[in-house]
Amino acid sequence: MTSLPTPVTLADVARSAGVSKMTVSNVINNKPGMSEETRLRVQRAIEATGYVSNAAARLLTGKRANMIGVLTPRLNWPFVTEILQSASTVAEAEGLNLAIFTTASNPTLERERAMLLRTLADGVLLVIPSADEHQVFGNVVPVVTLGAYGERTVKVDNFEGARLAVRHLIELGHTRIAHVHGQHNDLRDAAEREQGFVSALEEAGLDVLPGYLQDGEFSEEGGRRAAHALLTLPDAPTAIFAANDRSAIGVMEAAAQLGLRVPHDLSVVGFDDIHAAAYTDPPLTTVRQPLQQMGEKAARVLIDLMRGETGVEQHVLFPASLVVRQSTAVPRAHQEVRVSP
Amino acid sequence: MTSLPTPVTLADVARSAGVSKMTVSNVINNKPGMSEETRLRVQRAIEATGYVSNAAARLLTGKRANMIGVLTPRLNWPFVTEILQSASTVAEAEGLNLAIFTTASNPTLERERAMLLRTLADGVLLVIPSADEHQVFGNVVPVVTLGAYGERTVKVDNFEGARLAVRHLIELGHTRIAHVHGQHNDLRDAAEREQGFVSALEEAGLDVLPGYLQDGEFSEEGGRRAAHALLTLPDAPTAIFAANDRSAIGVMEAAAQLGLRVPHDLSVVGFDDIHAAAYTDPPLTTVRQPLQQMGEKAARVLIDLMRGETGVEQHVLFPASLVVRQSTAVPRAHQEVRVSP
DNA sequence: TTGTATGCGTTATCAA
DNA sequence: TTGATAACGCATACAA
Repeated sequence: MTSLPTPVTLADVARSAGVSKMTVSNVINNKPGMSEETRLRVQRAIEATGYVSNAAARLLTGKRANMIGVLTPRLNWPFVTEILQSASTVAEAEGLNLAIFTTASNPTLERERAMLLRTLADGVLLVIPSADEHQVFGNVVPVVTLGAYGERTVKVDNFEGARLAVRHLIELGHTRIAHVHGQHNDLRDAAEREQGFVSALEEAGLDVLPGYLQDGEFSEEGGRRAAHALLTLPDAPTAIFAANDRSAIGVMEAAAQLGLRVPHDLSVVGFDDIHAAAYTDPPLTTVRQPLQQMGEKAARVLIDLMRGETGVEQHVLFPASLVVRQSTAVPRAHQEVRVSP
Repeated sequence: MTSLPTPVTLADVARSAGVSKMTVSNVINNKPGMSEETRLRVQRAIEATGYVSNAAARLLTGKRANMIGVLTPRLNWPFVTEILQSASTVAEAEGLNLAIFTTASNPTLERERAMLLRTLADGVLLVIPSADEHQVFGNVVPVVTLGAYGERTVKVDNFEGARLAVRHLIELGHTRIAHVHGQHNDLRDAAEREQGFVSALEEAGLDVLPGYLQDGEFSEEGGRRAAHALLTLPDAPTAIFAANDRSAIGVMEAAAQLGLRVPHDLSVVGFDDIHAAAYTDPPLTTVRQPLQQMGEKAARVLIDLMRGETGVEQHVLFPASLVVRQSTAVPRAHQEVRVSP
């Protein structure tokens, strides 16, 4: 084991400089009122000893940690990383540390880490938390949620976003439209997108056909499975709206495996507009969430809260927008009708 | 501002339960030797008061924080997130918290955050650190680096990986092969891949033609610029090896803009095998880094170090492998020769 | 089985 | 302009 050398403390520096601990502390915190001479002597002693302040001790005296804590289920979801990257840029600009912890959507871990942040962080950002995760913080620490639950939330308009996607398909002439939804358990996003799907169909006088709702679990693998089930139906859909881009990619893979061409034989729409969506084959038509703006906004709201500002927005809803690429087209039947009227 | 209610401390719980602080502490830490009755009474008091232990205070007494600190330049690089996701899975399984901080490759931030981790973390994982970042930790805290610098490193064999890519192009018949490299400043990876490129050419008796080394900055935008410069050369290359997948994607975009078809008019090879590489058009031939394994291994080595195990590996080098997809083919001249021999 | 005294490294307070 | 003392919340060591 690398031997841990005795950490240098304030007392060590004080002894080395021949002053008291308080003088050293005051030099470090740029307190006014001391002779240039001692200030210099202390500074030299700090350098010489290689002193580093102990965060725990400072925290204990009630000093702020300048830290925003983040709880997120995972790290390798583009949704998460895009948002956190921009949030971290804002935090850095404000001189705040952003500390990110993963919870794996595991209630025990969530609780444990939340407890830690309660004492370590000055503010907390929750990314797609489970239903009650935010309650842990009571009002000990200001909290902003990127997702559905909580008193302060920043999210995209899932309902209207889904309607945008489905209306696009309807306008192209599709009537047999299926939905690959996300997990329902405690992710309200999945439910809201599904509701938007149903609403758009109803508005156009269309029905949700039997078996036309399949769980894609927000993943490629889930999307593949769901699409396989849909496309082998006796009355298969001509268009699929997937609840996110990852499951949409799975849908496209399944279609290819079954020998269907996108968009000729099947139109596919995703949700999120992750980076990869522009590079799929064909490029994916999708509903865009302004992830970067959402991350920035969440950080800004939280920082305002931390600074004790009043009248901070409670629920920020970002509009979704449709990005039409090449995975959607007029349904096949229509194409044939046009060729031979 | 949300009013901060007085935090509940051990003393509060003790008073509420009519016992001393130590009894409460002992109950919390599952110390043996106390009547079931008091244990129960204390537990009820804990629940009633909503007590949560203060991490800073515990840290100060020399207790471990059970925390692995991570310093990474950014979050939205696939390289980073894939590695950290698997590292965090390992950490969770071992009951350790993984706290991630971004440095934006900014020396000041790096230093500041490193100082924080020195007292907060039991071990540190550095992701592609700058040359001297690891020195901050001295041997106060065990450190493992994912990248080039440091006493304990986990990385991919950049040199052989690059040779793999270039040999593949040579075997296809290319002779005019260019390299879009990464930033050289303090990222040794970029230099190693470039050296591999040169080495493979030399081995085959080929030259690095004038202007055939362009900086792609490891980004799409940089890749686009570099490719534009290369492809408008009087003696343009028939194949480009890019130092990572993101710049390779930029190369393909530039090629498309110039009306060149990949791989018919230009072969492209990347490095990393990020998720998106499988979904580009055409799917990208690339050198694969086993990111998941690397993240796991780094976490494992660090945890061994933290536990004081002896004989822990110092430098782990993972072999790279070539993933041949559809962005590489026989060069055009060869194709024509074959058609009319 | 339970309680008391002490110390961790820092900062606030107040006295010198 | 500087320094002594107490306090933050917890855990270790030891006493009762």
